[in-house]
Amino acid sequence: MTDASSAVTGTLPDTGSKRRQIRPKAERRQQLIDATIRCIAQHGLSAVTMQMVTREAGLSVGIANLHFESKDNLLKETLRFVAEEYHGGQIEIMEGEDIPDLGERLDALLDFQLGRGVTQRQKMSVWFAYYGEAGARPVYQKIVSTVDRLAAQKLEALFTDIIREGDYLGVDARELATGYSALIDGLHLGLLVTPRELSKRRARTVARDFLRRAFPQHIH
Amino acid sequence: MTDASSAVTGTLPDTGSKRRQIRPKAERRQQLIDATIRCIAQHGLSAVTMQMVTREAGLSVGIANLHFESKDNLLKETLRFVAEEYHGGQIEIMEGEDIPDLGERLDALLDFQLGRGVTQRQKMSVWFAYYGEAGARPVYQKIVSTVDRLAAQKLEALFTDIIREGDYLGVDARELATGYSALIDGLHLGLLVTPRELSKRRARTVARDFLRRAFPQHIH
DNA sequence: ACCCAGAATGAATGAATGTTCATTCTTAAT
DNA sequence: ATTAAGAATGAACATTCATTCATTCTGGGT
Repeated sequence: MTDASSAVTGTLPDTGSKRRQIRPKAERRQQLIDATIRCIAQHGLSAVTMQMVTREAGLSVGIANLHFESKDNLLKETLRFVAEEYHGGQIEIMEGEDIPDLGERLDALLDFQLGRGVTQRQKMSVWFAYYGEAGARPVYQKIVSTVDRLAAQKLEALFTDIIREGDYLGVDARELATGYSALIDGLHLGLLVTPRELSKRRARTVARDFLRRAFPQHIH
Repeated sequence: MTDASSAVTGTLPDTGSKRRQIRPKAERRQQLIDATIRCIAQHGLSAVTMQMVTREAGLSVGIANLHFESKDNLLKETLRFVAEEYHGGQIEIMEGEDIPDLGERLDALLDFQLGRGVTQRQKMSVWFAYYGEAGARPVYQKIVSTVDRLAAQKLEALFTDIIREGDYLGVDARELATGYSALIDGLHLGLLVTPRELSKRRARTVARDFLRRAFPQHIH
């Protein structure tokens, strides 16, 4: 409800107004990416059209090819945005010096990965829509691989610290990180495809128990 | 190289022959489904066309709408086939009285889920292509949910038996089954999207270690 | 040898979609 | 007030694709 400007100027609110508005390039790009995310989540990647996206954004069809060269490019940039946002959030937590206790930091990470509201579900849809096409599209593979690798390294570093702090024996940080990442991905899939069978609450419990079995001193 | 018939009859071999062949409905359906799987794996679900599928099957375009009512239906039936094949294989192993030792039965399950050759990769592509669209298509959700639920029940039953046999304490079969299923799904994703980072060998090790931490007496 | 039910074909059709670009409009600078 | 740079528009175009159906062909039954 950010109708402050309209209240001041006395003009109609932006939403629904037919008036043509000129805005900087970066803002329009983000507007179109956001609209693309909503469209993919609601209709599926294969059903998304340019008309659909631009209407959702409240803009004309020509604008998409003005700011992005093509539909392919818009989809690519949308994936890049979602990937960087998701992995960026994780990395920030894992590096976070603001949470000195390693166990609490793990908890925060889990909260980020399996918490949040409806928005998170939209992002999840987008995420897996691209995964589905990744097998046939090297471009998508590369985008995901790049951000994925960095997050995996940070997770491994965090696990290494925890293993050292807890003197855990016979635990390989790298392997455990691979397992934990895969578990989270799999739980996301479950939440997306079979929400009836798997509640968000249970997904969290499952992930916590995985960590508890590995790091009993750090997770209670 | 089954050129026996052509050698006898003296006609051209079936492959590449322009001669029109009449075959029973069930055979043509399977032929089209197989072609659809190959097309999805190679080009991605969103790029698949009817022309592509029928050419891959070596048939004309009209035939697809003769045996399946529409493209939508062909895709739906293809998903059903892949889902039933994958889950059917798992269930057969889990019920398998031919492997009396429960630990060995777990090993066989893991072998089925993460083993196999190139074919398995094709199926994986198809599997996740549909997952990607499932968020927006209730039909796909229902098909997957149905077979998924049955497999989940069998896995839970197997885990329950193992827990009883090993007197494992503080382990919940249902929760562990959810975790194991999610882990396998996540590893499949990793194999598909970042094959450079995750080898099949390592995926296996990760899954085995998950089971070993839960059932140390059964997995060595 | 003949016949016909129905399997198979593929050119034709119409609907949908990505992309272009001539034109209109906005804004900030002068 | 005037102007120019470039942001925004949407009708028009070319292409692609799913679906149809009139026609051809096949093989088992008689």
